[in-house]
Amino acid sequence: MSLLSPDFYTQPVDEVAQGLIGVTLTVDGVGGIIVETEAYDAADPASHSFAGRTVRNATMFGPRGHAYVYRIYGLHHCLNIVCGTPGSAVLIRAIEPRHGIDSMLERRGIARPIRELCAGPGRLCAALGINMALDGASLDRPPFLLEDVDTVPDVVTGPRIGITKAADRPRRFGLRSSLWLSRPFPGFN
DNA sequence: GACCGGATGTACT
DNA sequence: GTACATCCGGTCG
Repeated sequence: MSLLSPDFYTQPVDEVAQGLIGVTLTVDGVGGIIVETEAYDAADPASHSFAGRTVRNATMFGPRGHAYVYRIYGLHHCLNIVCGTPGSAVLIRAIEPRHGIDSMLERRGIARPIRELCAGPGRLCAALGINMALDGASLDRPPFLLEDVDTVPDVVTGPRIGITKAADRPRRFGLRSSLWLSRPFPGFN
């Protein structure tokens, strides 16, 4: 299904998470290919939306295709794309750097493109300059740009990372054998 | 009004 | 592998 279709985000959140693998995401022209995602929804004990709508997670219950950005551990930011079912969203965990690499390196304070440049939700938000100012912004409009893929990527699945509740549910998706994952997929990479 | 703890990253041992 | 930085919404009192 094309990203340009309004129905893309109305699919089950796990399918959206899988479908976003291989898609190019940029912020003001800086970004790359999404290689790792995770799915969350309101029925999921690990999800911010599990306890219902609050001030913090209100964006998760807002329009689909918008960005849910939050601060984690007081230091970092994480980017999600809100899906059609209220309280569901896809966490973007890693991208393969392709565009504006100089800007990413400068924001990250590192000298050359290494595997860790955008590997992890906090790292990719830092590299792309994503912060709370973008919470609620539409992915269909600048500074965001999503570009569809024409090939079908080879997607692998595994348990999610960094959560304590429902940690065993296989709701993490990745591009098989990508060098740019935040962590390997056991049995695949 | 106090306290808790997290969808993390980095530095260091 | 472990320590620790640093924020704020949620929860309970």
